[in-house]
Amino acid sequence: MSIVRVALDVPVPTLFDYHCEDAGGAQIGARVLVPFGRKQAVGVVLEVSTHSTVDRTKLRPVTRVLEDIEPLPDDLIALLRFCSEYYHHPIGEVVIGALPTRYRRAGAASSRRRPRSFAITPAGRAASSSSALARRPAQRRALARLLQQPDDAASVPPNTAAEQRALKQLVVHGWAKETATEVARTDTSTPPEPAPPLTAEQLAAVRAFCTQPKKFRAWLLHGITGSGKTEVYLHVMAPVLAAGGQVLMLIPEIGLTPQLEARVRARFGGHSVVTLHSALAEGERAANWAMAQSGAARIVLGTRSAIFTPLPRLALVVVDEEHDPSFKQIEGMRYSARDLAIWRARQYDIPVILGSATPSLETYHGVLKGRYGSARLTARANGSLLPRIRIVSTVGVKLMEGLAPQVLAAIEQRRQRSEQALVFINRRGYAPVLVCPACGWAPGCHRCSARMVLHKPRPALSCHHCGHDEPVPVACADCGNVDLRPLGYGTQRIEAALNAAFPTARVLRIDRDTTRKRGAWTDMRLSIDRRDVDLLIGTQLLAKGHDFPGLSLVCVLNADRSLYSTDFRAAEQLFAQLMQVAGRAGRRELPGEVLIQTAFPQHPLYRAVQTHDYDAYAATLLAEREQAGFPPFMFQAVLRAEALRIEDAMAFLRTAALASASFAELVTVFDPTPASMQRLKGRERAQLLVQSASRAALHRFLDRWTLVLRDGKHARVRWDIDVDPLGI
DNA sequence: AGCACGCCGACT
DNA sequence: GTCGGCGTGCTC
Repeated sequence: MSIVRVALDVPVPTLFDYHCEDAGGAQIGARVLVPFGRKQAVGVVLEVSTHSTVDRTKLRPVTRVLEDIEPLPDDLIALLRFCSEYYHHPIGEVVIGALPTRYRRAGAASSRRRPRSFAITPAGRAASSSSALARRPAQRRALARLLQQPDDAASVPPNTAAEQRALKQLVVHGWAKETATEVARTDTSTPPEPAPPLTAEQLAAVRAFCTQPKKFRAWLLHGITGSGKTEVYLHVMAPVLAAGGQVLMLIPEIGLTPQLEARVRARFGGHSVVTLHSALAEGERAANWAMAQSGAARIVLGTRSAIFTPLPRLALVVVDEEHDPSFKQIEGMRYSARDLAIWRARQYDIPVILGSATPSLETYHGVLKGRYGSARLTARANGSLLPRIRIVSTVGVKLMEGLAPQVLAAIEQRRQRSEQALVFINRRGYAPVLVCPACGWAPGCHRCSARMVLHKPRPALSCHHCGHDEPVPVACADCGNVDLRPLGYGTQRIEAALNAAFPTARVLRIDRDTTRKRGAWTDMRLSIDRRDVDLLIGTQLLAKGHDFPGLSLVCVLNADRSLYSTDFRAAEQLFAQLMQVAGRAGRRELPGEVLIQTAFPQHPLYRAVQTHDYDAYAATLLAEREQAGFPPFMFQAVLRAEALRIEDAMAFLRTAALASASFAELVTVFDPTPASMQRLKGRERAQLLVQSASRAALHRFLDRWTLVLRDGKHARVRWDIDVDPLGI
């Protein structure tokens, strides 16, 4: 009798055994439907065996093998097993969590998708010149693409699920015909956009990365903002694609996908490019994922979770903006997509390129130690200069609604020259606090240890941590004073101030509140490009990777609060953010200028930003980290606990620390502390740091510890382990 | 996680 | 005398 061991979406560290007559169908990686408790659950077969240690009478049969997708490939399963061990997360949750949501359920009748290609028919050629598709833009575009092919027999694979839909409609009308895709074929039919000439530095980087395309090597592409890192990626991708390989490109945020996607498509039009991120509709995400798995998609462009895409012919991994904290998942399985990208590259024995203007200290340290290779881009690709950075002191200066006269003057100057300016303030809403001037009371969130943020124009208080909204109180809850005042500045308040100061300026605010609607951000980018906007106000959404040709001034407000943070990574992250946002200015012929408004003009971090000297500042930070015994010189894990009462969470952590004493070898177990955001969504949180100079010792410790912790009974406490934590 | 089983307080 | 609280244990 054939036994299969199945991963199921339950928080236990085990697989579940079933017997299975259809041994041929239930191979490793197959998705199956199985009885579990009193219902049916979707699982993935991870092992096939002839024996089971589970009591015979308990074994139940697999209900059926779900054949709408191919079994997960062995290498993906190996990655998921590694994740489960390394991040100490239950295997079932890891495996099921890696599937697109569509495939976590037993789909009713989702038909098996095969890679398809489409070619034009004579009727389609005739229809293309008529107005038949005037009101079907998607189909019109799809038809236009077929028309571009060199001959009528040439077929193209759809680039997107949407295009596939349009092409199928064309088939229904008889204007196109469907053919089987030959996956390995290189389609040169869409004339690719010519690659621009490279600078000497870019060329050197490309050469270095291409020397051994079939060997593992992690490379840092360390290039200043505007130095053309993307162009380097594209040049390294070209031969990989030509040889039939797939490329996985990870980017920090979906806000960046549309532009990058357009650029990649323009260059590699003949190859199918798919995106994978949370903004996609469930069906499209599943379809794109399936195209990656079948090999039909040659380039996968995605955010963090795309690291779990099955890619049978993966030949190159790129992690753009590798320093970005959003590559680290901060709930559930707390993985680092950047670290896993390196693991995956090693697994496939292929190169991985980590790109950044401000590499994480972990990566930079890896280069200094010789573990990673590196290539530098020290000049901007188009010859423009890095912006001049000026520190604007607010000491003894009278501010107008939070803005220094020097900042206002600089904006006015751009107004006169019809250049664009950007005001960067990493705080949305009108004011971060509403306060009673008489007694100091300020409304806080009932579920979180955070102040409520005042929003306008429809006045409301909003908690930025749990999303809770409530009306603005008419009077102080403590003393009854009706004169409550907004304190501090957010994007909305700065927007109002700039509208008042520059009544004729066209001001655009860009933050999560204004870009929530689908397509809003795309429209905004277009209007910025058209120069319909003079003044931009934005949060970090605006800091990353964008290219605004008309922008010559960036003003940074309110950066100070990260200067004296308790998080040892705050300086690294602020430095990176300032370098990134500064990099938005003067990327073309206009010389750029950056003003950083601060109450601490002498702070070494600002001095370092001013000189654009990443290496010097990184060296200082690394020396501090080594001195203080922090990463990358130490390896860390955090045991996080949450409960309705902080005492329960703390008691659990104290017990956990005590229980670990007997086997804590080469590791330091620190005292439990309440989390920096102690109360979140109505739950109290605390944590305990464990550190070791040896990664192996740390993991030996965590292995034993999780066994002990899972064994104990901890009523009312939820806990998990965060390996390589970012915020402690 | 979801669900059942099981043992102690307030209710028709 | 029952309804239901959530503590405990199990799911192949």
